[in-house]
Order: sequence, then C-alpha cells, then structure tokens
Amino acid sequence: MLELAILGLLHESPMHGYELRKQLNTKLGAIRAAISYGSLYPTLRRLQTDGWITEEPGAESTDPGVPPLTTRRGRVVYKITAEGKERFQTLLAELGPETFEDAGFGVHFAFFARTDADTRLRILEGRRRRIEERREGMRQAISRAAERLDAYTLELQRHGLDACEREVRWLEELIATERSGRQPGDGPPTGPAAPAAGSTRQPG
Amino acid sequence: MLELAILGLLHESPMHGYELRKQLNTKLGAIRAAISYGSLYPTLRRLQTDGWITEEPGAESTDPGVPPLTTRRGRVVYKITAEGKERFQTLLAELGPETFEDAGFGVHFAFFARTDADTRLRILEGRRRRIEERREGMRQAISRAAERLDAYTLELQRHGLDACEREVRWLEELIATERSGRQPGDGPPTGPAAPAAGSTRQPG
DNA sequence: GTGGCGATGTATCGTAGCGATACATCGGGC
DNA sequence: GCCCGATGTATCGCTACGATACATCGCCAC
Repeated sequence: MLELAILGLLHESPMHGYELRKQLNTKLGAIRAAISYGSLYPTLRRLQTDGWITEEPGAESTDPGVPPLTTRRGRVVYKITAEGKERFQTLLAELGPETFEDAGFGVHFAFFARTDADTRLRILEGRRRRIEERREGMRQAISRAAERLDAYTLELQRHGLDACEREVRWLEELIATERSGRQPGDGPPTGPAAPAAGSTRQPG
Repeated sequence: MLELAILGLLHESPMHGYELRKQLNTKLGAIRAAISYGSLYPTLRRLQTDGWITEEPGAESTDPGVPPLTTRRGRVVYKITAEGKERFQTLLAELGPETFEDAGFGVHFAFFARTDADTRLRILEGRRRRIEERREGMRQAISRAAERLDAYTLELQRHGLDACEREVRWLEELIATERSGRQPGDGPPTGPAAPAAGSTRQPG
C-alpha cells in the first residue's frame, strides 16, 4: 500500500523523505494514523532497488576540503523513474481483495484523479460490497446479542453498524456521481441539467 | 493489544484457538478486520511462556495402541491462570498513548464492563481528545485545499471529517452517560428521574 | 555572541500482526 | 465409496509501527 502511495506522490513532484511523509499524512490523514519512518525509509530503499525511483543528493558539495557556504545537510531527493510511472499505473489498476479493505481502499481512492472511470466504479462497488458484508456481520452480532454481549460491547457494535450504514450511503452517492460522469463536488446529485452521458470521462 | 483481548476472553471461559478467534472477531468486529492465525498462535505461545495462560490437551487418549472411540484430534484448550487475571487487570488500567488510537481504544472499550468507572471516563476523554486532534488536522487540510487537493482527495477528507465529528458526539454521549452513573442502553440521556449521583458505580 | 530549543532531516532496530499456506480430522451429502 | 466444507493447529515471509538515535538549521532570550 505504501508503495502505491509513495509512487503517487512522487509522480506529482520529486521530494525528500520528510516532505514525503508530511504529504502522505495530509493525503491519507482521513484513513490512517501516520506513516512512520520505520515504514517510509525501508520502502524507499526497496523502491530504489526495484528501479521505480532514484535518489539524488540535494544541493550539497561533496568536494573534500571545500566546505560549502550553506552546508545543507545531505538531504536526499527522491524522484520517480519512467518505469516507476508504469508501475504506478499497474498498481492503480490492480484490484486484489485488499483493495477493498480500509487502508487499500483509502489509498486507491486518494488517487482516483489518476484512475480511469471504469476502475473507479469497480473499486467503489467492491468497497460497497465489502462494507455490506461487514454490516451484516454486525447486525448478526447485535441480534444474537442476548447470548453474551454486555452493554458496552453492544454499544460498540451499534456504533460500528452505524458507521457502516453511513459509508454505504456515501459510496452509493459516489457511485451515482460516477455513473453520471461528474466529479464529487461538481454539483448536486440531481442537478437542473444533467451533463452529457459520456461516462468515459477521465479527470486528471 | 491482542494480549489484552485474549486474556479478556479467556477470563470469561477456557477456549481452544478456533473458538477464540471467532469470539475475538465478533467482539472486535466493529473495530478491526479479522484476527489472523499468524497473530493468534504466536501470541498464545508467548502468553504461555509468560505464564498468563496454560494449555491443556482436549479430550484425547494419548495411550499408544489403544485407539480412542472418538479420535477428537488434539484440540488444545487454553485457560487463564491467576497471574493472567492479574495481568489482565493491569493491562486494563494501563493507559498509554496507543490506548486512544483506533485499535487500542476499541479493545479497551470492548472490556469496559470489567473496567472501573474512573478508568472508563479517562479513556473516553482521552479518546475524544485524540479524535478532536484528528478532526482539526482534517479541517486544516480542507481549508488549505486550494493548494493541491483534487476533488477525490477532498471528498475523502470530508468523509473523514464527518466520521470524526460523529465519533466525538458519540463519545460525548457516552461520557455524559458515565457521569450520570448509567450504562449505555439503560435509558434516555435525559431521563425523567436521574439516578443518584454515585459515580463510582462499577458494573461487571 | 552564545546557548538552548524546536523544526527539519535521515536512518535503524525490535516487534506486532497479516496473508498465504500446509496439514489433519470430521460429518454429511451424493 | 468419495469428495467437500467446516473445524482445528501451526508456521513462514513480509509489511508496517513505535521508539530511538543522531545531525543540522534558524531563531530568540539572555
């Protein structure tokens, strides 16, 4: 998952680790806590050995004996390669089971602007299906609650169920928006004049 | 986190691995996907070496040459020890930073029935604070959105913000309930006659 | 002018937990 | 008679996290 996210951000512009982490955290802040350096740097290392990104030293004179005016502290700028861009597109379009789990879905969704319309729709629908399954599981648990769920566990289930129902509704709105060829925020779901039905529209 | 959850369930009754996993998944279904055997068994192993639980072979004749009528396949029943029960109480009352993150909070909450009232309140308030921080982060991201957030990333932030606001409200209701000495589901938040203000009430 | 401190920056280590996989038994349907 | 799905135990490789270490930069108080 991190691989996709990093390639996506470096696709927009080269960056050094610290900046990358900050952007990762704003972009994915809604779906996960915070990317750790213990995840970031090893992944960057791997992406390099796989050839998806390259590392270039930031403005720093390595000439011995000649101390640079501004010793900028060897900050390393990471840059995506042509192969990396292909890899990114591949990962974007590759839908495994984990694509519909929380983290996977969040990352994919965050890069929807670069995803083609068909894939977007498939991801949204797969996610909806996944959440509906989860919802049913909780409904079962609540209805069988007489068994041995105490008041707090039950309350937790109710809260989870509510969150699921909300997410399903959210997804359904997004799916409707997609089908009508609009982007989220473009206008009200049932606008005064629907745009032309060219559903292959691709922003980004 | 798993350690606490396992001790909590084994506290209720001895169980074998398969059953434990199922119960774990119903109890924690609202907050996490599914506990893997790759997490469960190593943890059980560790809990044994630490002396918090013991392993006893289920009904199985190990007498050689005498095949049992019902070859029950060596299922292993795990049982909490006295030290394990102490350990459980310690973990329940131990509030680190991770107690207020998603997984940690969920597990603690799931065992609120065995937690004393003061700790419950501290956990709920800490969690609220944590979610409020997260909420502010997203608000920042949305208001600075002109920068470089596309429509989809923005929509994701909005959805995340909404979820945070909802959770804060949920937590506030729970906190009010706690302060009034009730349990969730006991009655409406502003009932006709508030119960006596003895806030040290301890269910479980 | 200097000493400290918070932000910026790179990096590793130990550990928790996941997903895939292997393997075995049991009951029931075809 | 046979296969299949549910039950059941267990390991392996990998991802990612949290803690930690360490260095530099800019700035402000003293």
